[in-house]
Amino acid sequence: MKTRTHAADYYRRILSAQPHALKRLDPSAVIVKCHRGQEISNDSGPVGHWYYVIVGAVRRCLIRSDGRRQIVDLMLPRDFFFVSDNRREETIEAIAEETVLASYPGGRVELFAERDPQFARELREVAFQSLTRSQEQLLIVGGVTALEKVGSFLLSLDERALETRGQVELPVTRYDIAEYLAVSVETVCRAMTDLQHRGVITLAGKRTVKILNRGALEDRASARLPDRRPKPMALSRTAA
Amino acid sequence: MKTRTHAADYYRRILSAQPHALKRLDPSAVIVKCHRGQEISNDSGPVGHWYYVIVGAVRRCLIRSDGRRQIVDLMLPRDFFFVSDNRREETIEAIAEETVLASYPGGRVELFAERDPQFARELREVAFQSLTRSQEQLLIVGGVTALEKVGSFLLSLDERALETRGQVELPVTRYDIAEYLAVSVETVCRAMTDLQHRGVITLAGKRTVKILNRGALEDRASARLPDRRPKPMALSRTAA
DNA sequence: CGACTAATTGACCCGCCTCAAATTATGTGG
DNA sequence: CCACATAATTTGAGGCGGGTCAATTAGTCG
Repeated sequence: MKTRTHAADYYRRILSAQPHALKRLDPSAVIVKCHRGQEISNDSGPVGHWYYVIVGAVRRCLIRSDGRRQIVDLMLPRDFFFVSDNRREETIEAIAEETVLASYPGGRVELFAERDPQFARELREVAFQSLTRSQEQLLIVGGVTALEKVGSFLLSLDERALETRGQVELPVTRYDIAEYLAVSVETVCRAMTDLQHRGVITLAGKRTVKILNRGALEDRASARLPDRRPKPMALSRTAA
Repeated sequence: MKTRTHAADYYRRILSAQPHALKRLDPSAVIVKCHRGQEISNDSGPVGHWYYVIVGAVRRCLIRSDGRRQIVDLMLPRDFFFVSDNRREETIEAIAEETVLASYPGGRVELFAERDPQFARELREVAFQSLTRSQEQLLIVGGVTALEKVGSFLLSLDERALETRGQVELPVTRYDIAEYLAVSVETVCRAMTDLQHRGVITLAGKRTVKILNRGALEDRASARLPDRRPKPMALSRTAA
């Protein structure tokens, strides 16, 4: 597969083809391409910036007093997010290798909202979607076991990626998942292999997950599923 | 202390005295009094309702597939929240004995927003505040130890209650705290007594917390503070 | 080829969940 | 005021899940 780098026009056409809330501003949108780790800073004044994810993924992070990082929002294609320059404690950066955004200057958005009540309403709608996303994350992070957390995380990714249902492309590293779920990286790994052993998912490459038993993930029952394999050495203690 | 029940006019006067984003709608606001456990339902059509907390506390809950309840938002005095009738999976109810709300019909809010761009902007601001609240909760819930979680929860309550800094009145039960933090009730209790033993807080009654060592709470360092007392079984019991 | 990051697995142990019980509040009816 | 019921809070005992530390394997880029 050739991962050719596309020109801005290519993505602008994708953008045009998608129905979204800030459609009327598309003509004045700027296509921004980012690579993994690149920070999305707010360079233009106090009004901030609106962004729309066309391709890739973006994370919004807060740093805890102990140095640990918490991802408080994960933006995927078709998500909007807002970047302001107050709230300096937060960091926003692209996390997928090829991340492409549409950028809408805050000033212009405000202006439009002032003149077009319908547009203002859609803008409000976008804000509500962010809130819903955040509350779903709370539900996921609040899970008891790591199996639950990782499981519902995979589910939510699957539901957010409209295209391929049942085949989840992870746009993030295990570390990102860990920081999103507030668990350690090792635990994320163990949960993944565990879900595999239970026959709930299959890993096709490190970053591609096939969901084999969706019910198990939904009903938290995964925790009670019997192991397919007698879990070869796990519990090695008994074997020894 | 006589906890006399006040008339609606009493609370309307409080409302008038507070600067908030939906001020212009105050005249058409309805004062609603709720008792603990009473659900805030959306009785009026598809446009939903805006509420402003004057006194008390309100929780927004989601139910997990395993039956556990997760509080995804906690509204305190001077907070706004929105209730719509889609999203039926969520439950919103008063949790303080004496909870008083100002209710703004969604239709009227929309109407106002259409005609007054400045008002629409403030409405957007309110939505952002909800988002910020949610992301702070994520940070709290994502803490490693229960001590961290309870500690930062107390801190956030203290910061949100403008009046009495350093003296936190808990408007919620231990169960509510547990469901907010996604830990068990017992763990919340143990964390509280632990914080007491470490000299970080003092309990003046079950529902009143004095913060003695704010730094310890902020710097997650509380987990490493030495115990003041050798942790005998502390208090009353020793006197007997 | 090294240097780095990402991912995985193991061993160990502390902390939290579960279950159980005791101790208060808070109210309700006699 | 007391008997009783219920909810709220607290403490203990025990098991196990996940954090931490450590080591190994890939994969990527220069």
